Amino acid sequence: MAASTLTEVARLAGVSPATASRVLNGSARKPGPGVSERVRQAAEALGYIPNAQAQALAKSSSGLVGLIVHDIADPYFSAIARGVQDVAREQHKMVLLATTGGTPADEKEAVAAFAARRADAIVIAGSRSSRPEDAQGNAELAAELDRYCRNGGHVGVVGQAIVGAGPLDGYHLVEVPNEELAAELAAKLAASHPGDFVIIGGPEGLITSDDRVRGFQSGLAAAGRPAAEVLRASFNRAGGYDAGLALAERLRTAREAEPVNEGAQPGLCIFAANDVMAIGATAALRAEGFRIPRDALIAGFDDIETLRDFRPGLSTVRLPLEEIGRLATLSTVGSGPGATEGHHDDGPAVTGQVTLRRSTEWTA
Amino acid sequence: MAASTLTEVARLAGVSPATASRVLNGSARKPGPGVSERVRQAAEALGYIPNAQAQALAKSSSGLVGLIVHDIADPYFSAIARGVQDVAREQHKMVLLATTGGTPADEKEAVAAFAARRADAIVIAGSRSSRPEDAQGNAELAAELDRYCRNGGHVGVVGQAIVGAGPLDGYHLVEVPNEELAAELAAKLAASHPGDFVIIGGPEGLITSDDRVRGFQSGLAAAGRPAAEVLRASFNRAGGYDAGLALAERLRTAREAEPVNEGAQPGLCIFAANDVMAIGATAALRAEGFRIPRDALIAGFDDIETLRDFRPGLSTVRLPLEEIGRLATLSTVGSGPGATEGHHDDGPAVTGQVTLRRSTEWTA
DNA sequence: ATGCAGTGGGAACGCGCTTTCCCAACGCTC
DNA sequence: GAGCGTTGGGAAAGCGCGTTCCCACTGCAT
Repeated sequence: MAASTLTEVARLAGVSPATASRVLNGSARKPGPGVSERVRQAAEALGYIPNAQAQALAKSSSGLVGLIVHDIADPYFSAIARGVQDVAREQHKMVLLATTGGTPADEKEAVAAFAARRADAIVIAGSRSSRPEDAQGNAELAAELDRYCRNGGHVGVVGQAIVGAGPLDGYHLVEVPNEELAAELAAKLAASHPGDFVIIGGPEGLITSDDRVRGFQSGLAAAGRPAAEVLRASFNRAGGYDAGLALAERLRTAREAEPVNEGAQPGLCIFAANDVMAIGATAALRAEGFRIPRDALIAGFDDIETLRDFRPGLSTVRLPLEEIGRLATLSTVGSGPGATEGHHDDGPAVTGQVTLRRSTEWTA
Repeated sequence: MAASTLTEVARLAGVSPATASRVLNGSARKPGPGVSERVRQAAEALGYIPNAQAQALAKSSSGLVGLIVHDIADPYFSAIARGVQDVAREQHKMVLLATTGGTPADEKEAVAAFAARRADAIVIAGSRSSRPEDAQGNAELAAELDRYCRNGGHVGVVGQAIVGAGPLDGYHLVEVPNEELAAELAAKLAASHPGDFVIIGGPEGLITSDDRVRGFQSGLAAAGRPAAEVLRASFNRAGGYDAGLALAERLRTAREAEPVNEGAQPGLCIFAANDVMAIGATAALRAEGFRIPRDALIAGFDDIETLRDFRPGLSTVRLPLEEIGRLATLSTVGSGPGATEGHHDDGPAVTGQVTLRRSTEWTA
C-alpha cells in the first residue's frame, strides 16, 4: 500500500482533485460546506498525508531551512541549533542539518544540497576561515551562496561575513562582537592580575578565534600590558589539552627557576579562545599536578551551558547562543521584527557579558 | 533568475531532457562520450543544480532521514545526532531534524511531517513515556509509525520499543541495556559503600529513567541491600538541582541528629538517572555547603563527553552515544552490516561500561 | 423572458525530473 | 543485399500537487 494521493481522496469523495486540493490546504477559494466535509472525511478514511515534495514542486516553496554547523555534538553549535530549531518550529518549517567540520568545500557542498532541496533559507553557524589554503574554497562557497541568493534564497550567517560574499539581497548577518568582548574580558582580568598572560588560540585563520585573540590583545594593550604570547591549537577540547600540557611544562621550569614562594599570586593567566579549550587546558594542567586558580588563572569564551557547573567556575564571556540561532533564523525566514530588509544588513545586535568566576579569582 | 532546469541544460547542449538526465545522474544507460561532454559543459555553464524535490517526486526516494530528539541542545541527544549525521553523510543522505520535548503528540506530528516529506528513514531517539496520560499520544504515534512503515518507511528506535507499535517490517530497535548496566553500577557501588543509597529518577513513566531505577534497585537487592528511596524530578539539570536541594536538607538534619564524626565515610550514595541530573544535584549540594565525595557520593549515567572533565570525576556508565546513533541509522538506511532484515529486529548489541571515578571514591 | 454578475466545480496545464517505450541508424551474418 | 540484433537518442507518460482557466448554473435586475 503506497501512501494515498490527493486524487484517491478526490475519487473517494466523488469530487475532482482540484476541489480536494482546495479544501485540504486552505486555498483562497472555499468550496461549499457539504463538499468540504465529504473530502475531509475521505482524507481521514484514507489516512491521507499530502506529499510535501509534490507541494513544494508545485508551489516552489519547500518549508525547509538548512542549518550548517561544524559539529552538532559541540555544545556551542547545539545551543545555536536549538535556537534555529525553535524558530523553524514556530514558522512551521523543518530544519535540514549539515555538519561540515568547518571545511569550506564541504560547506559549499552543503549549500548546494540545500539549494537542490530548494530550502527557503540557510543558516550558517561556525567560524569562517581566512587561511590562504581555504581561499579557493571560500570563493566557491561565496559563489554558491551568491547563486542561492540570486535565486531568491535567504541566508543568515552567524558571526562574521563570508569572505568574498558580496552585498546581496537576502544575505543577513548576525554579528557577534567577539573582539570587543574579548577586549573587555582582558581589561577586567588585567585589573586583578598583575602577572603574565598567555593566549590559547585556535588555528590561525579561524576568524572567530582570531577576533577573540586580537580583541584580548588590544584589551591588554589598553591596560598598558605587553602583548600576550599566543599558542595555537585545534579549536576544541583536545587542542586545549595539548596547549595545557605545553603550559604545564612552562610552569614547571618557571617554578624551578624561581623557587616556590607559597601563597604568592599565580604568575600566569591563560585565556583560551573558547570554553571547551579552556576546559581541556585545565584538565591538562591538573593532570600535570597544577591547580586552578592557585597555580594559574584561566578564562574561556562562550559560557557553554553544560560547563557552568564546572569547578572552579570558569571565567568566560557569556554569549546568548540560543538567541543567536533564533535571530539568524528569524532574519532569513521571519516576516516580523528581526526580518530586516535590504542589502547585507547587520541584523539585530547581539551582545555578550563578561562573567568572572573562581577560575580567575586569586585568593590568598 | 530562477535556478536553471534540466530542460534548459538539454536545450543548450542540443539534446533531449532525457539524455541530459541520463548523463547528469549516472543512470544505467550511458550516452556517448561526445554527448556527455556537451551536456556536462552546458550544465557547468548554467550552474545547473538538480531540483531534489522533483527528483524525489519522480523516483519516490527523497534521500532524507528524519531524526527525532527531545532537545538538540542536550548533550545526550547531540551526541546521538552526531552519529546519525555521520552515517547519513556516508550514505549521501540529509538529516531532517525535529525536537519534541518528548511529547508523544509532537512526536506523532514529527513523524507525519517526515512521512509527508517522504523521508527514507526515521530515527527516534529519546525515551518513550509509559505514563497513562500519554497512552493516547503513544497509540497515535504508534499508528502513525505503522502507517509510515507500511508505506515502505524504515524506522530506527533508540532505547526501547514504541509502546504499542506492532512487529513490522522496517521497524528496527537499538536496544540499550539500561537496566543491566544500572544493576552493574549498583553492584560495584554497593561493594565499596556500606551506607544508604538514594536514587534521583526522572518523572515516573519515562522508560529510560524507570529502567535505570529498576536496574539499580535490583543491583542493590542482589548485593543484599535494602531498596533505595527514589526521588522524582525532571530529567535534566534543573531536576537534579531540585533533588539535590532536598537531599542537602536531609543531610543537614542527619548531621544534627548524629553529631559530626569527622573523617567518617559518608553515609549517603546518590544515583542520578543521568549525568546532567547528577551534575545538577552536585551543584545544589555544593551550594548548600556540602562536598563530594566527602559528604556524599554521587553517580550518574551516560558519560556525557563534555562532563568528563568535571571535578571530582563523575562515576557513571559510559554509553557509546555516537555509536548508538550510527547503529540506529544504519539499521534503517544502510544496506551493509547492521541492516538486519526481518521483523522487529533487535539490532546490533550496544553495551556500556561502568566507569567509577572520584565522585564515589571515599578516601579518608 | 433576456441579460448580467456571481458562484461552485471541473478540465487541463505546469512544476522538474525519471523512465519506459519506441524509432532510426548501424554492423553483422547468411 | 535482405534480415537480424544492437546501440544511441528522442518522445511521452507519469510522479502528486497547485492553479489558472473555463463552464454550468444560480439569483438578480432590466
